[in-house]
Amino acid sequence: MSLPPAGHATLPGIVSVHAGADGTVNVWRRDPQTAASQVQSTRQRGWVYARNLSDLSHLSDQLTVTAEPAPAHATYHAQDLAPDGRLDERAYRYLLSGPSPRQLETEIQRGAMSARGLSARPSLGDLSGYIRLGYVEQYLISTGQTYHQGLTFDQPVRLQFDLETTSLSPDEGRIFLIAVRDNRGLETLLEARQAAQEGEMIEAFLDLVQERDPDVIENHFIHGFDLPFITARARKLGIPFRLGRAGDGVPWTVEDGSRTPLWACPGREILDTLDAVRRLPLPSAGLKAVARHYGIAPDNRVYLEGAEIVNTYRDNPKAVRKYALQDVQEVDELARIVLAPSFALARLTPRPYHKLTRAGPAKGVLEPMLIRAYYEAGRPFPASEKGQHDPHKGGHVQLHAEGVLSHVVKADVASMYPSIIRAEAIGPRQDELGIFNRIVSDLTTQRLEHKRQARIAALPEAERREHHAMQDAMKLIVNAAYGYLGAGRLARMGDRGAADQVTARGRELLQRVTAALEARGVQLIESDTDGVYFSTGTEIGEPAERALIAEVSATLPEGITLEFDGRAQAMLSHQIKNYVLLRYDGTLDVSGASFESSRSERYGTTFLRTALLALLQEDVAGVQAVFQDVMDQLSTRAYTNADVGTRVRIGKTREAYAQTREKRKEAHLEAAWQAGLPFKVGDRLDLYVREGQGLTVMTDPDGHDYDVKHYQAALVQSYATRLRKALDPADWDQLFGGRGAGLFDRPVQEMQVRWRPVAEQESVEA
DNA sequence: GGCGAACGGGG
DNA sequence: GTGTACGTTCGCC
Repeated sequence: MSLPPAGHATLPGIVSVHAGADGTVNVWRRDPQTAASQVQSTRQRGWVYARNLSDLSHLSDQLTVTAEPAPAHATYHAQDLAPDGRLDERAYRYLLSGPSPRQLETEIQRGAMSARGLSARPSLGDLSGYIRLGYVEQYLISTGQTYHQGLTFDQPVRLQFDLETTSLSPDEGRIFLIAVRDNRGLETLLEARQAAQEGEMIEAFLDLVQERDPDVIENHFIHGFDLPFITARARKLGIPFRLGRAGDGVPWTVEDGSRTPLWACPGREILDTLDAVRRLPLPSAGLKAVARHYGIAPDNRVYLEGAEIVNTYRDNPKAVRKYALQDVQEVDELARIVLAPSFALARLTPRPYHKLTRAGPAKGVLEPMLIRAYYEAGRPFPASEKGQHDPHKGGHVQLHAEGVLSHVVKADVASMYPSIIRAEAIGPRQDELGIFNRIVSDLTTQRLEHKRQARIAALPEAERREHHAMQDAMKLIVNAAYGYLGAGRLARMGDRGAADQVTARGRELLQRVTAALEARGVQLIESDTDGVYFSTGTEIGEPAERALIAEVSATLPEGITLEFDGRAQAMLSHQIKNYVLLRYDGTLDVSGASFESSRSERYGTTFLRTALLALLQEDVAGVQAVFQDVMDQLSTRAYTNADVGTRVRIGKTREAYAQTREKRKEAHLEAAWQAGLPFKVGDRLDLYVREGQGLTVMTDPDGHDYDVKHYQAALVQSYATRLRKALDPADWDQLFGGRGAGLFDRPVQEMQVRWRPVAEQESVEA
């Protein structure tokens, strides 16, 4: 299979590249067969794309300008990529190079200062007229390399380490334990029971890293906690922090615009599982929660509250040792899951692995591939589109029905936007090489092949994982393509007109799908961009549902398919993108902010789940029974304080609150204040509304002295309102309005769940 | 109460 | 719908 958009990739096994401003380049490789490590040292000239040469006139005859690439002994060189062509003057016509990246940049900056009359030296990133990439990116593009060719995820040596400290701040606390493991069998603990041993422990850790010589160092929040903490302690103790493989080996931070700086280490890739986890839609990004979510937490997992760890270590060091080892074990397992897409992505785009967990898929992954293609073709990089288009229209979203509907099916257009881009051969108009469309097309084809391979049961698990990661990586790029087109001036090859073409075609397709479904007698519930929920009214069985969808799919244009995407016995349609599905296996799937209330009182969420289950089983009496039951449990105080309470975080010290308390009381801090607690920032605090006392610190979680009226009202206001659309308004009032039984009440047995169609004009989102 | 800033995460 | 995201809580008036 051809792979035109990729680099020519001659070197297998690249695991890390360190490229200095002085032109030195070190490339570390892990042999895919023998697992042996080797390093190659070489030099590179720095290069940038430039619109014109006006900042370089001061170089006079030091600068050579030809239509050829820089000769071997050139100093400063400009390759004219369009020697005879007429060209938009905003296109990047020249490839400038110099003896080293820094020398080239310095000359451009110097020239720009005098040519543009600037008083301060501008950074190249801020200077218009240039495309300047990182040094490693320059190396990968100019040599056609990418990381990880021929390597599977576990072939590089991957080391995990985790610190246990007496505080969150290296100014206030110290490290007393370091857990270390790697994927070659190491698992060990370094400890410093006394403060005086901390320095020796850090040195032992550095020695261990040099001995194990990992290619990759991993932990959860390593950029925000472990590396800043341990480097700060090493600095205080006067220990040179030689973690890396080249130069002085000391890691440094790279400002990449995010709040947590990125740590880089010469010769070793620093990977933070938190960065990868943060892009997933998980309720908490914490290690423990994520490990449980993926089912990788061991059965005997030790859980310790952060603030308790030091004390536990004093009284029961074994527990802390086990805890720390389980942390690094979980990071290893988690990394295999969440870092695999970035690992695979590094084979496709000319960027270092460690930057890819944070790279945006469009600007950070796709655009370097576009730049590489123009570099390799020796063509000027096109000018970005000028002028502002009207803000362009997105997908079509419509609510067709609200309430409870039965026998629900979801269908969606497979990879809609990429399919449209392919089927209609859409791409940015300035892309003379047509590389954008080729990337989408080739990656889509290759992705299907990897998907197929990933499903072959006869293949070894590790190999199937690699195929799966590869198809995931390709999907990421392909899905970014549409967004990139519409991304405005930050996308160097964006084209709003092309993006409009994609969404207009998408809206048209969705309308065709919904019309075709309606014509076949189903009730539409909600349609959104590329998918639709509908109800068949009666049970027709999954094969018939699939057949119906296939029938509609056959009416769509070549290259566009409608797919079955799940079914449910019932659905509560509440608002656009807010619904609850009752699956045929009895599980509830809840979507949308309406149902994920910020309040997290145990009694309320239990109520909502049970009530929704009854509601979707069309059992209104059951809903009432659950409601009555919870109301009764509240009034008889059958719940404990812990059942009704919430946990909050303290954001101020006691001293800071003392300053502002007179002026402005803050409910939860006031509760802590009144309780006389020694509160610290980051402390968790359990609060509840106590009878006659308002919001109070929970001292007795097993107690029962909560404010019954408050929690009864909260049950209606925060939870029962979510059931409104499913019931007649009078019925809802009767069930939850708190009027008690009345003369004109309707027997609950007569009440039924309901749904109603929603007219188009009241449902279409702007 | 309204609104912009800051947070998450880590011990 | 780009650039790390993006919904929730905090902190100030």
